[in-house]
Amino acid sequence: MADRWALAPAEDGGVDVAPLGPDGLPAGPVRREADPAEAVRSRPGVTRWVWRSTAEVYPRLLATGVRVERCYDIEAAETLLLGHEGRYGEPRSAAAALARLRGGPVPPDPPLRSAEPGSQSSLFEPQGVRLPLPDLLAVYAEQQRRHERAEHPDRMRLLTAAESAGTLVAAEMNRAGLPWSAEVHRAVLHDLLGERYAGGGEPRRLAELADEVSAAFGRRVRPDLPADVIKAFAQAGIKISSTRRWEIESVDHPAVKPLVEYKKLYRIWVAHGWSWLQDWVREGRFRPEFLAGGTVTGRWVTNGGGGLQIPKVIRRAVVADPGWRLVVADADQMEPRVLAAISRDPGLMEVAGRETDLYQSVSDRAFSGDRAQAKLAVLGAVYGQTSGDGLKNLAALRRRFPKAVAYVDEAAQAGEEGRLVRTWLGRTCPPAARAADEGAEEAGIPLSEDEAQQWVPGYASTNTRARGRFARNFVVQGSAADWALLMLAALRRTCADLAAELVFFQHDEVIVHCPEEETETVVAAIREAADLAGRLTFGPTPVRFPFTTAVVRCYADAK
DNA sequence: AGTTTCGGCGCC
DNA sequence: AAAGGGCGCCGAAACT
Repeated sequence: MADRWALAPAEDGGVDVAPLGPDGLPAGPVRREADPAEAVRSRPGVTRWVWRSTAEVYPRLLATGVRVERCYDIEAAETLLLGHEGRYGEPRSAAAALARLRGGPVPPDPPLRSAEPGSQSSLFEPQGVRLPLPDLLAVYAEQQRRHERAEHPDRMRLLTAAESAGTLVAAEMNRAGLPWSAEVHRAVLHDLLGERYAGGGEPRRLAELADEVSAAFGRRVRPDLPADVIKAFAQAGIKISSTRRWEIESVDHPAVKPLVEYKKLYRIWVAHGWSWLQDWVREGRFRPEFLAGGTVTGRWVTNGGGGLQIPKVIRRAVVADPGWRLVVADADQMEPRVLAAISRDPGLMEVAGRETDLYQSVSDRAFSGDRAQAKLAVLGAVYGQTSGDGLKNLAALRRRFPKAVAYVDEAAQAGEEGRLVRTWLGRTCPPAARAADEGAEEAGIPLSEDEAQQWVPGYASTNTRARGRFARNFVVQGSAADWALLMLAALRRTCADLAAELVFFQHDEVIVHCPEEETETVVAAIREAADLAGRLTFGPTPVRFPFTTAVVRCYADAK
């Protein structure tokens, strides 16, 4: 049996399947099978399923208990390939890819549907246009050729495999859900916000704080309305340009303390309060609907429920099932370690070759032991800081780690000039030209960048620089995402042999829910997955990617 | 009345 | 002390 098969849902509810040869071309006839799950289950020797979209096929397989080892997601591949080829913005569906191949009119991508609170509908009503298996295979074969033409074909193939693995992990996480105690959540809310009043208005604590704010100003003020707050401060003789916390905190006025407290609690109430609980938690699970590759840098997003922005205080509600534990693993200083791996800066590689605190090591070498300064400098270099202490310290960083800083500087320069910028594996930053056009259009500025620079003061310095910062960050954040995908893929393989399930992933942090007796195995698996991902992603490198792991009953106890 | 943008802040 | 990269989400404000 060939180890690679293609699969496409048919209009009658069945599926077409076909074996593929080593060259990726069909190695046998297309067969129609009535039961999709059985079609997969009866072929345990298949190690990679080629299909249009994991989101189209996999949730239904998972619903019947069928998992697959690997897949190749044609539409994920199309997105990566188009980006790599500098063709951002062209439709990414398999149907569009086929049209480009055959020379027909290229259909636009269907609009993305957002998740309905409380329903799992979008998980089971896949988006996109179905394609017959032979057409799918034609697109697949062409994609194989396009991988060969990539800047680094081996890395590009790895990237597509990693992204495909990510789609599997995301689908499995969506099915598993994050264990969530509504009871604990309600207790936390009551503790922070006080009782709810009938009618759905502010809870007690918020009402009290609003009263305190009003009392401090001597008139009724709505603390949730920035315009009202700015006006109130102005009447008190204090000029502020926004109600951002850092700006408010710089002001000396009795309203500041209750106002800041109000804003903090208000945020919890509106974003993760009782109605959120009602909308998003069902049968002890929160299902944020993870979407792999949802951002241009390769980071994931969640669709609904703010799954990647769970406030620290609310993590108290994430509680393992009885007899089970949460293994919470957080990559240590991931971004500077990735910068070391991609820049090959000797000093930074040496520092990142240790598992000890990287910022401490950097500060010992370049900042006389001031860890906070070192961290600011490193993050400033990665984010493109333009002022403040981080900028001042950038010079010290540059002296000690010249290749590392040069690497992100070069990315920024390339971004400003509109050249393509890629992650280590080949994910490609959207070209600056389009961003510039859009920016110009938004600003009502016609015509070329040159003219804009010539005629509109400030235009060049804001937009060009912003693109530079974007590209600078892209190479680090995106390469980190490359690595994280391969780490997830490796960890998923170990979990497949256990009862353990991956239940959460947030850029550099992963949570595995598993029986108590599996925790040691899982902790070891995370370490091994991180090492393997480092070697696979970056090739031979001294850089290590340690994790801090915690075995807990409750997420909030992990830090 | 419905849709889009803005301000602010949560996470990394 | 000052305000940088990626996101999503909410209500209010600003529109059609």
